[in-house]
Amino acid sequence: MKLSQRGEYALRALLVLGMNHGSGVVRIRDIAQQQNIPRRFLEQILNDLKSAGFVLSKRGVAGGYRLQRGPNEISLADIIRHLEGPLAPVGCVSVNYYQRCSCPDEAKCAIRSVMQEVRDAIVGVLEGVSVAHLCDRVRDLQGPVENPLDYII
Amino acid sequence: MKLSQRGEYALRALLVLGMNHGSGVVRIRDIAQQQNIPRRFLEQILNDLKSAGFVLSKRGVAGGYRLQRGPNEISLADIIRHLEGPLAPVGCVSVNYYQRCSCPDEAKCAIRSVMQEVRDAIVGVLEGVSVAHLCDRVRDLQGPVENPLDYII
DNA sequence: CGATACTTGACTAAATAGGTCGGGATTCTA
DNA sequence: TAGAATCCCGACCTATTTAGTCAAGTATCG
Repeated sequence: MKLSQRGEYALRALLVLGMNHGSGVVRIRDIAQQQNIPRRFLEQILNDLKSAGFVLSKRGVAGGYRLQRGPNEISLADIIRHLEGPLAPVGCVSVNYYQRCSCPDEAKCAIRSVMQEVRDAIVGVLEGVSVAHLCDRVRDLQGPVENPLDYII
Repeated sequence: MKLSQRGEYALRALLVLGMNHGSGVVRIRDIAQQQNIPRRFLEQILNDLKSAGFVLSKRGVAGGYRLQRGPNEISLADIIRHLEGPLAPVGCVSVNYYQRCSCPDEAKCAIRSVMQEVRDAIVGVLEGVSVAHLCDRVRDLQGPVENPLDYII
């Protein structure tokens, strides 16, 4: 699992929305400025997150984005799977994106058995962390702040 | 960490060499045929592994490749780091290929702290497995066989 | 010498990454 | 009800990476 720039931007954006959950929508422009993400690119990313069901949007003058589900219902594993595809290092140990490899017998493949462990290790961490957990970590790492937009993400 | 085709081929080739360690050199052609790897491509890969110090070559009629160090001295982490670069999902948590990211304060970055855990999980597995371990797994998964080249890898 | 292997560097086609851009569709508000 | 603000959508672009291929050269053995 390698996180692309796009993926990192998406996580940062979702974290901003998580920090602002319950207080209406946040504009693309604000997220882009605060997080130093190219605005047009972020539009594309948020659009993608929308059609994937992670966020909702509101159009028009007071428009913007917010999380669709509660921050505690979205795990990093879900997000990254959608953005980057398989979490597993090779297709033949991926549960959600399984792809047969060229070795003659998977059941007896030693490399596969190691990669299986790697996959489980990765998934173990990412399944266990939700957007809400991320928000907690932000608040832990930084002192409390008057405006949610002031948190450094 | 995502394993490319090239990386997978390399691991398979090294595993073959591991299984034949101590019994002279193995020809590219044999590895390629047995493992169903394009021969020309494998040449390139083994050459790379050679300049990286993982294998030695012998030219001429009875030529071929063998491991340079003992199979127990080569960890999968070393190999994959050489082939694919960082094991970490993002540069800012990589020990061997560190790269600063665009967030304002790494020490307070919540995403980074999660990625740190992911990295540690991956490295934990891969540092602990050597080529010798892989060979053991092969022998465990399959019964003993008369010719080392007969093992299915 | 000549067959057999490895060596080296250049080359290519296709996919992915990281964006940019123009214009359309909604919604608020004055 | 016009117009400004905001999201929406698809097309486009460039650079890099991936997965190979190929030709010609060099060493080694018998």
